[in-house]
Amino acid sequence: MAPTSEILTAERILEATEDVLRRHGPAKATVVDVARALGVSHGSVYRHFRTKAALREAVTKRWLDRTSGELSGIAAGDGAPEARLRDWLAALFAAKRRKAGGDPELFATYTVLTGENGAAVGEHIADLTSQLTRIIQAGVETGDFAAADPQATARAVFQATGRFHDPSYAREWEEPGAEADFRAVVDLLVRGLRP
Amino acid sequence: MAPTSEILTAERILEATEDVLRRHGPAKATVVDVARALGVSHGSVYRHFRTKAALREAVTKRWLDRTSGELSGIAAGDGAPEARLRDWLAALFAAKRRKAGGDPELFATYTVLTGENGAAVGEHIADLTSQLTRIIQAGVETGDFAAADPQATARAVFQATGRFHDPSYAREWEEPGAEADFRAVVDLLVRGLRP
DNA sequence: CGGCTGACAGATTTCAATATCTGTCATTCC
DNA sequence: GGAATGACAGATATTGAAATCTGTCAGCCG
Repeated sequence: MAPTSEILTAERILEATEDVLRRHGPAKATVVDVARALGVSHGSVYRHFRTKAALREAVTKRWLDRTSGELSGIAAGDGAPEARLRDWLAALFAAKRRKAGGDPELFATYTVLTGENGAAVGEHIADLTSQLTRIIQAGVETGDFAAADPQATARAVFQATGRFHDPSYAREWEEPGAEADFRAVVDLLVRGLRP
Repeated sequence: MAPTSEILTAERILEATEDVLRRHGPAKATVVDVARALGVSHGSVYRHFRTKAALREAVTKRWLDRTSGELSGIAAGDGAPEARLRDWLAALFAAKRRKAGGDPELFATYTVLTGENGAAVGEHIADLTSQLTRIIQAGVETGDFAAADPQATARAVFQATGRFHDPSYAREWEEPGAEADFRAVVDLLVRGLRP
């Protein structure tokens, strides 16, 4: 951890913070740790982020945005709306499951962070439902879907599939029936969307 | 708290335990407290329940069974299946919301208890989905519903409505849009069930 | 007897002292 | 002159000793 002589940027602080969170977990990751990892005094960190909470929120936003990004490609695709909807939901489930199963501790860390940041999570959910709205809207236009209010319907689809993307259910994503349960719910919803 | 001279039964212990939980909350409710409330020594409580965990599990089961009981009447009803399904889901949501909103502390207490008792909760969920299965089965027989595997479909309906009965979402049940969200999800599911 | 008691060992919780952290800001350094 | 520092006050977390609780059991009492 020799003092890196590069200029101290918000970006570098965020990266160091992710590292510290990975190593120490959310409860024990301090601003002092972050500063130490960067070879600067903790006062310097406060020059870029007003509070520890703001720093953690920025890290949370970054992480959530990465997930949104992975999915936006599918939402913007041009296949049949029904297939696109299924793909999008499956990709969301798969991404969450991969993160939760791949590095459970890091996932737990981010679960704590999202719990702290209602606002950032709210924006993320708004982003995802807006992607869903676009898919459903497209389906309505092609006549594949019937939905009086595509936005409300997107919300309903998102909420109905909560068990397959809400982190509080992560424990159950690796259980035997999870995949079948997911398909059953998606099938039911897709049938409900048809005219 | 004068020593009641009645015979000490499991039933009386359960009632006293509920009282103590109501008063002290789940973290501070001790077996000694329960014994004191009954005017007996804590050794006597251990005669009826092997461990503190077993005592708490029994209390949890009791509470969950009360909820199941409230709903079984609707499931066993004889109205049109679609209406029965809507009524049942609405009653489940209403019951949970009433409990969560009416006495938030007690609800939090029971939320902790259910968190401790995966097994009891599993049975409760199995009971509820079996009620749902009966409704859907009835709908299949009258031709109101199409479902290749009513049990799997019941599971899907239960899981898709999780946000409106899972205690971890209790915070959101009092928000403005909750009722509309509920209706949107139920509408989508009911449409999905139709032949 | 058969349910109940109360003393006990080990586990868990509480509490207060101690150490660390957060956030500020006058000062330093390039 | 503008970024970085480090000392500081108040808030928060850690620690270890004392208190309480859990679960057992030999003996009491009706």
